[in-house]
Amino acid sequence: MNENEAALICRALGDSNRLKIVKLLSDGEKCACCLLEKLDITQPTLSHHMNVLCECGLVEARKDGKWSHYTLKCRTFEEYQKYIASLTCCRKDRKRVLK
Amino acid sequence: MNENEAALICRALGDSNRLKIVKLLSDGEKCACCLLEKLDITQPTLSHHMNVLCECGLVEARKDGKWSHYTLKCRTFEEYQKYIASLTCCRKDRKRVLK
DNA sequence: ATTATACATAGATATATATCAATATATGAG
DNA sequence: CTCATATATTGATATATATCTATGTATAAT
Repeated sequence: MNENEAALICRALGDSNRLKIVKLLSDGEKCACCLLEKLDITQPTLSHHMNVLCECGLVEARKDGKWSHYTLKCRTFEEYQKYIASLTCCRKDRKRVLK
Repeated sequence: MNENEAALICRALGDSNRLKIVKLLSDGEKCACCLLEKLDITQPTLSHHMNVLCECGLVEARKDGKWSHYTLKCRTFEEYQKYIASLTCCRKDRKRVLK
């Protein structure tokens, strides 16, 4: 994952509603209506957020009749997690350990 | 770290210039002029980005005479990394393993 | 065919953001 | 004191974003 992809995903996660959605999806596929129930936004706003999450590659939509089901795309998500985890922090605190 | 704090940090990281800055800071303190050299933006724009990074608690500024030095705040940063790492992904791929 | 349901799209609005040029501030050097 | 340097602030602009209401579309039920 490169910087631009990571920034895109960060931006997508940079909204508390979308972060909630990702959390809700973390234990498996959910339909839009189920997500809507748990959020304090209108249906078109949810639709907008789902678009943002899909466009950055973090979420996948599956149509089944009237229903839209959404899942986290684990590969992308885990790549993102790795990217964030790979950023190191040269902490001053270490001096304590060396003392 | 709660959802709102995490979303704030995500938003701060949701810009490729700021992501680059965090990377540059990951191997220790840097002054603004040093950061400016490595980025293709003007000085006021850098100043703006540093404000965003400081306001979300990810970066700390230290004034030393004419110079401003910036460091990653490891505690915040690592809390954020933990938060992201804690988000799970119930991947369908696991079925393969179970077969 | 009609109606209800689930979702998407369009359009509007208010706010936030990224960026720059110009200017201000603060510090150190001479 | 004056000037150069490092950074911050101001003000402007263009673009993006989050949100809503209203409306459209597609599917399923009756």
